[in-house]
Amino acid sequence: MRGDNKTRDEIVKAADRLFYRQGFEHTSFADIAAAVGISRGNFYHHFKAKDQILSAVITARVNKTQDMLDQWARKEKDPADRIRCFIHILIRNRRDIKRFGCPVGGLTSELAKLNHGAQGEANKLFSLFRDWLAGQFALLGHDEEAEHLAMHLLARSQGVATLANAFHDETFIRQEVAQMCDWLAAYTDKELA
Amino acid sequence: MRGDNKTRDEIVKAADRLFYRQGFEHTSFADIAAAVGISRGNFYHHFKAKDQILSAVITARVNKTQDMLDQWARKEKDPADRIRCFIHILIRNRRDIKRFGCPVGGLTSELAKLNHGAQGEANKLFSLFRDWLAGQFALLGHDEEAEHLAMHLLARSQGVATLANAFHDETFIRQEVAQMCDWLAAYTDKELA
DNA sequence: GTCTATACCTGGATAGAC
DNA sequence: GTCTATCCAGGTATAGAC
Repeated sequence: MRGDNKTRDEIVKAADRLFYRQGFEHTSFADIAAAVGISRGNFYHHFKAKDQILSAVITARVNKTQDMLDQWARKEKDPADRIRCFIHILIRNRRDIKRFGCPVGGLTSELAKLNHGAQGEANKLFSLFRDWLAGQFALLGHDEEAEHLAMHLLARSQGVATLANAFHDETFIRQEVAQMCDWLAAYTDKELA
Repeated sequence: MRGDNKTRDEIVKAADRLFYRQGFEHTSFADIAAAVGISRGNFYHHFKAKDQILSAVITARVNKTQDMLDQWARKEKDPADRIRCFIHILIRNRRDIKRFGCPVGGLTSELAKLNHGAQGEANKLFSLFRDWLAGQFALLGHDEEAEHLAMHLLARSQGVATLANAFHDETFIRQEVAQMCDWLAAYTDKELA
């Protein structure tokens, strides 16, 4: 039904990037049009309204996130190593985080303030991480507290991203990642560097 | 030189509230005017531009925050108790945090995305907390790591606020506050419930 | 499927009466 | 010091030619 449309995909890709860097509301059709290299009027052949672009962006992010989580699960057999994959996104994306914060937290916070209808959709991104992390903690034998451990780790990552962004500080990210790994080790049987 | 102006103060107060709840960009003069009960044109007798209202709001928040920190220092003699005062703002403001997130993190994140000139001003709010907390940790005998401990605690609070807002979850705040107090106890000599 | 032109609205800002 | 009237820029959305 769709997916056969190159321009549409490019619009979503450019919007994704701009929504992350500038925020949803602050990004205009003119901005996206300039990034893609099309005219403003052309949008409405692909999307009925700006909100539908947002929906498409969220869907794309959800799919991409799910793929990433699946990949981590395939690559690492030890749930603790999988969780470490999560923790290390902070390192991998440190440059962007320093400049633009966390894409998940940033979007959900903005949509909450706009009281936007897509809040629920955007929250799926957080839920994906939470549920996946909770699954890994459960595999480690922490069924009872798995969900809270997942939320705890998610919150720590969010906080690190927010402060790294505010203070434009990359070293803080590294320090906190190390501490999160230490914390994780306390819930793990095997020793880790 | 100022302060003798009642309408001006009411504008700042209303703007403060609305910027927190709706965000800076999403709040229009019409919104503030409606809240205060004045006409739009009247703004420009008190402020030259919207950015100046933002400046005034930030200044007001900085002053209010400084007063709060001073008060904590006067009320509690044990630095650990002072730090606990900080941790417990999450509890005290849990309703607002659940609905609107953290006013400090929210504003700095938004201004970063807007690439707004007041970013530096807004960051003073974070710096105030960081420096004050670092001072307390230093008093506890952790001179070396005082600043990082302060950043760590600040980050945890931010993360809790972000997730509580995203998931509209108050209980999570309570759980995390308890854990932060436990964590703090590890850096304290006296035992605490 | 993409363009240009344009309608329509909102929001920030100004001028000038009272 | 507060108001009304108005201007102008920018943003979303539509119409219709190509």
